[in-house]
Amino acid sequence: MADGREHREYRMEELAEEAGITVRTLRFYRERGLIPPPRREGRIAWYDDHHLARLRTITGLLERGHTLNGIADLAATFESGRDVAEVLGLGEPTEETPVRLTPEQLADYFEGEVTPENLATALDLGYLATDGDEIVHISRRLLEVSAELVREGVPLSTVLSSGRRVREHADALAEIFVRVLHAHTKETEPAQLRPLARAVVDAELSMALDRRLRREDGTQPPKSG
DNA sequence: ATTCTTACA
DNA sequence: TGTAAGGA
Repeated sequence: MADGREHREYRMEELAEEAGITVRTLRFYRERGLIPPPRREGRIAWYDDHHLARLRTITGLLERGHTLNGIADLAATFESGRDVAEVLGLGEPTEETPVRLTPEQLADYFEGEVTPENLATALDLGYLATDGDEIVHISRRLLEVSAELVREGVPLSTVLSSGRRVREHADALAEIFVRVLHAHTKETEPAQLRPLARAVVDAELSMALDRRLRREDGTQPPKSG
């Protein structure tokens, strides 16, 4: 089986062989914080499938031209964002469907733009969370849209900072709807809340875009950014 | 003896 | 990144 991941543990030499690297390189990666510490049983270091997946990720990123230091920053970023998965992860009654990705797949979505800085921002925003060695994007729609924007030439850093601004306004809008409906109903979350709010915002945003485009149409040529 | 680390090349 | 030497 090509992708059958068995639940076993590896000694240093086994792991290195599976990952296609030398034991020395394995230790090197560990010294740089690129992989988590192994489970220690006396003097024996036991590695598991997570470590193996991580090593394959590192190899893949290196082949894509990433530097070891860059990968180290990336790894550190994800370690610190680990608990974000529980805070912002699932369990919330959202309509957004999360997407599980390997780091390689994420890199493919945002070709050449997956920098440690952007990752840190995405984690901070809660767009991304980590689950083991996989990445979870909280919203397939936001993932697709942001990837499309990047393909159109918008820097990912700009997409993310714009996302942060949109998030702030969206929070403000949500507060309005919750306040209004809560003041006139007993329920904590009436069934009409989401469709109502979405309809209003969709309509208002559509008209706001019309106004904005008309304004720019008269005096200035359309510009990107 | 085996497994891993330290230190040096 | 390889390897020799040494701790546990």
